[in-house]
Amino acid sequence: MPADYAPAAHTDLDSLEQAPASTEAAPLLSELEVEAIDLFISLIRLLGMPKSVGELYGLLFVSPVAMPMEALMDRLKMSKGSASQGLKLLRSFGAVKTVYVAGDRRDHYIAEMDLSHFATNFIKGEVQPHLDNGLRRLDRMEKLLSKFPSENREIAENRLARLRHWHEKGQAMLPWLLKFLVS
Amino acid sequence: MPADYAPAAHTDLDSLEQAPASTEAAPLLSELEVEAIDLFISLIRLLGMPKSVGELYGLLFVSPVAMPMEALMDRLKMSKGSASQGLKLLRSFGAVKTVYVAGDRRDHYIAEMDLSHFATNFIKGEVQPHLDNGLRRLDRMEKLLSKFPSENREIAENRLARLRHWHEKGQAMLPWLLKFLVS
DNA sequence: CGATCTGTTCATTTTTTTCTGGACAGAATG
DNA sequence: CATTCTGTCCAGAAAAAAATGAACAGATCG
Repeated sequence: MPADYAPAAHTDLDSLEQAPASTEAAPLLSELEVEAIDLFISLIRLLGMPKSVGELYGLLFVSPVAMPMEALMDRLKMSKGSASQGLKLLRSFGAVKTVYVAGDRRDHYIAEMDLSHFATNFIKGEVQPHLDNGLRRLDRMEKLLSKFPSENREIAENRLARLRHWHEKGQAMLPWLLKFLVS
Repeated sequence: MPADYAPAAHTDLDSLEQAPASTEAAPLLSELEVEAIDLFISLIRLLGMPKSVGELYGLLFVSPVAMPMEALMDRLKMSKGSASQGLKLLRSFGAVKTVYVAGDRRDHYIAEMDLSHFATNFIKGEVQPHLDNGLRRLDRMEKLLSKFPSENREIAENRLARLRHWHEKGQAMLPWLLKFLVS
């Protein structure tokens, strides 16, 4: 599952590692960076976001310095479009932010270390709407159900009730989850 | 996002609804069924499973009678392959089970109404492995980190520690989540 | 201003995921 | 047994998701 990145060298963070003095074009990512990226790719995928987003966040997470978009594109060998969109998404979740760097008009990105914003925004933006939608659907189903007086109605009503119960459970869980994550 | 199913008639459940006496080939799914299917599709997608799985479970959920695979294929207009694989997956999570029907050698499926098995199996099978994997990666990263004595090491160590903290949080949350769901 | 530099958007291409339908294996039937 | 019936598996087709790169819009600079 995890993409295999070229294990390589010459980062800000690990310029002290053995320099491979490669004859080829310089390799791109240190082992540490590869591990971090892989970690975040799988995390991000679990949340249903594209892997490029995980790459971006992973690299920023271990980078001790702020990086402009171009640097991310170069190091990750990622297109401008993906980088731009991925960073936009990460910003929108508060997982990443830009910092001012004197004498450079590009935006420089750093990873937000406190992921609780991310978690909060993710839940509010991605999970809650699903639940709301589910509730609307449940109501519609109940309405439909009231129209047929068959003997099966009771069965169906029972099942709807169960479903509603699960919905409530989910609904009740989110606030708790948030509290837990922010703790 | 939700697929739009032909709103239609003549199910077991809703044979009492107005019969549209369609001139065409008989329509397939009642409104209620469509709602249920849509609901489960979006739930299932949220968990990263293919939509056909949601269709199967959704239809079984509202069906008052056990259905053989063939019936599911027919009603959902789904191929044998998808049906077979989807049901296999649902069985493996304990979301669905087969019941005996006298004089019919086909397996007849019913939806397991208590979704706590499903939730439990899902967490144990899909989430926990990710966490375990993450832990292994964290350890590897720590080992890598110990190799470079740069001034940046402290920064990196701090970040790893944060990551580990999140990992622990996730780890701690699962048992609680399970308890909550099974309640 | 005109030139350059940054970053966004979006039509197209590429990759990944999902679905399909037929070959197949095993079980029940007669 | 040979035949039919059920369901699984898997190679190829189709659909969906993600990545690319070029056109573009808005700064900023000289």
